[in-house]
Amino acid sequence: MLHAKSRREANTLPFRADIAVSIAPLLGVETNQIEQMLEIPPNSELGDFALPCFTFAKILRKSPVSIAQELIKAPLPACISKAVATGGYANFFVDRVLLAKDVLTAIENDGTSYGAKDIGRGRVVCIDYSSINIAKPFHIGHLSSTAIGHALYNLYNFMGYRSIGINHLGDWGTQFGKLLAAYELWGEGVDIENGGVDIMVKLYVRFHEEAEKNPELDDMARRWFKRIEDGDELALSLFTRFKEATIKEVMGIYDLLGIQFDSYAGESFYNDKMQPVVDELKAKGLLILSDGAYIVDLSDEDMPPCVILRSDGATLYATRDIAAAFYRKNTYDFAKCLYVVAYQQNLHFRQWFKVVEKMGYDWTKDLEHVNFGMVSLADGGTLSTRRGNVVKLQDVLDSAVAQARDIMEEKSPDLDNKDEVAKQVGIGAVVFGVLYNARIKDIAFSFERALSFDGETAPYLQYTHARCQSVLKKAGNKAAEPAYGVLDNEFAFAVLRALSKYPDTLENAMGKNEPYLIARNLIEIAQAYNRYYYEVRILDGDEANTAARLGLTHAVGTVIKGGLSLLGIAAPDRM
RNA sequence: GCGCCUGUAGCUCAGUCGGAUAGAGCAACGGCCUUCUAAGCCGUGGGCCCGGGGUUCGAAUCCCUGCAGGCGCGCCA
Repeated sequence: MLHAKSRREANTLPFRADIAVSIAPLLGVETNQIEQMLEIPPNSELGDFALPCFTFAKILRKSPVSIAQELIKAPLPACISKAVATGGYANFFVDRVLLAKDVLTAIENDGTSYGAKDIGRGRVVCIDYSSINIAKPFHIGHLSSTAIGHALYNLYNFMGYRSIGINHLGDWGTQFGKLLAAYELWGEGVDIENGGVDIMVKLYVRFHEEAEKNPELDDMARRWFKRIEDGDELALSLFTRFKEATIKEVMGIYDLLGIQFDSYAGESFYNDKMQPVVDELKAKGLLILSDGAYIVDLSDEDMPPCVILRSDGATLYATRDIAAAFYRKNTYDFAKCLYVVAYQQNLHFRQWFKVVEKMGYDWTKDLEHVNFGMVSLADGGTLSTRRGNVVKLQDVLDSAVAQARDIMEEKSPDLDNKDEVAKQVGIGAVVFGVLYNARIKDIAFSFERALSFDGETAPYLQYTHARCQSVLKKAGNKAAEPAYGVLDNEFAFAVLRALSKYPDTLENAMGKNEPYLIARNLIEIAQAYNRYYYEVRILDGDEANTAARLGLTHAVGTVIKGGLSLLGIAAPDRM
C-alpha cells in the first residue's frame, strides 16, 4: 500500500490513491483527479488529507458543506481510520499504526537505500560542475556549483542513472598569455610547484597593474598566448606546470569534500574539436558573416546573435561549449546533460542551446542549465580575483573545522577521533549552508553565518543522527517484535509523516534539480524526532514497545545519514 | 532602453496544483539537564506577504501595472 503507484507530488503521505478510489465514484470524477486535489491540512488536528469540495458545488448543485458531509460517509479504505467534514472540506485521518508499520518496515528493509528508485534505468547523465579556472583561487563563489553539482551527482546515481561528473576546467584563454609574460618578467625565484595559486595570482595582479602604465605588456601577453596556441614547447610546458600546480592544490579541497570527477576535460581539450562544428554550421547555412565575425542569427528567438568566430578567426566560449556538447553526446550518449553554472550565464546557455537545436539535433531538450544565485560578500563588495577581494574556500573550511574542534573540546572532550569528527561537522556546516535554500537565491557570504552550528544546519542533523546512534548503542540487540501501537501519538506521528515523504522528496528534488528539498525534509525529520526524544523516553517499559520506539529511532538515524550522504555530508556516530 | 530573476517577521529563508488561523531558523526575552548526547527541547514577543488594480467561492501563490534590488544584452569566460 505504501508503494502505491502514481504519487508524483512530494510532501504526501502514502494512502492517497486509496482515498481517491473510495470517494471518486461519489463525485463522478477520475480517481487521479481526486488524488491530485487531495491536500494536506494546515495542521494535523484537522486531518492528514483533505479534499476541498468548493469546485464541485456548481456541478453537483449542492453546497460544499453538504458535499463534504456526504463524502465522509463513503466506505473508507482500511488505511483510513476516520473521516470528518469541516466546513467545505472532507478530512481524512490515516491509520497511524499502519503508517508506522509500513514506513518503519520499509526503512528497516532498505536501509540507506530507502527512497531509491530505478528511474534512470542505467542511462547516463552528464553533470558539468565546479569547473574551476586554472591559476585562480578556489573561492566561496565556486562552492555553489561544486556542492550542488556533487549533490545532483549522488542523487542521479541514487535514482538509477549513471552520473558522469565533468570538471570543465577553465584552462584556455588570453589570461594565460599574461601569466606567462608575467612569469618571464618577474618569475625568477618563483616556485610554481610549491607556491600554489597564490603566486600565480600575485603575478597576474602585478601584470595588470604594470600593464596600465605600460601597454606593451599586453602585446607581450598576446605573443605568449600565441605560442601556447601554436604548441611552442617552452610555452606549453610552462603552462602545464601552472595547470598541474593548480589542480594539485584544488585536489586538497575536493578530497576534503569527498568529491571525485570522472573527467577533467576542460576548454583546452576542445581546441581541435571546434572546426567540425564550424564546418557543420556553415554547411547547414546557419553561419552568417556580420561585422567581420561569424554568427548564428537568433533574432527569430528574440535573442542577440551567438558569435561563433571572432573577426580575427578565434573561437569563443559558445563555440567551445557546443563542441563539448557534441563530444559528450558522442562519448557518453547522455540522457541528460546538466550545466551547474551561475545564472549570470542564462543568456549564454539559451543562445547556444538554440544553436544546437537549429542544427537539427533533438537532444537539445536534454541539455539543461542548472543555474544558481550569485555570491557576494555580506559586508559589501563583490568577489574579484583581480582586485584581490576573495574569500578562499580553504580558509572558510579551516575556520569551520577549527570551530567544530573547539566546541567538541568543550562538549565531548573524551571523544577519541576528534579531528575526524571536527572535519565532518565543520565542512558539513559550510556545504549545507549552500544547499539549504533554493538555487536561485543570491548568497551574501558571511563567516558568522557559514560557521553557525545551531538550528537548521548540518551539525543539527549530525547531532540528531549521533543521538539516535547513541540510543541504539545503549539499547543493544533486542529481538522483540515491535508493538507499533505505542507510536500512536502526535510526536511519533510527526516523525513518521516526515519520514514517509522522503521518497517523494528525492524524486521531486531530482526532477527540479533542487537539493534543498532534501535538506528541508531532513531538517523536518530531525526537528520532529528531537521533540519526540524530549517528550518520550525510548528505553523504557516492555520490550515490544521499546522495539517500536527503537525502530523509529533507527529509521530517523538511517534516513538522516542517507540524506546527508546524498548531499555530500558525512554523519559521525558520535560528536 | 530591452530581457530574465528576486522581493514574505529585525536578519536568513520555506510556503506543493490557488484552499482552512502565512511557517521555520537566527537574534531578543523567559523556562527545561540526579534519567537515552542541552550542538537539544518548550514558551513569549515580532507580518501592509513591496505598492496598486484585476480574475476567483477563495490569492503570498494566477493576470496586468508600478516600485526597489540583482544579472544580462555579438566578437571575455
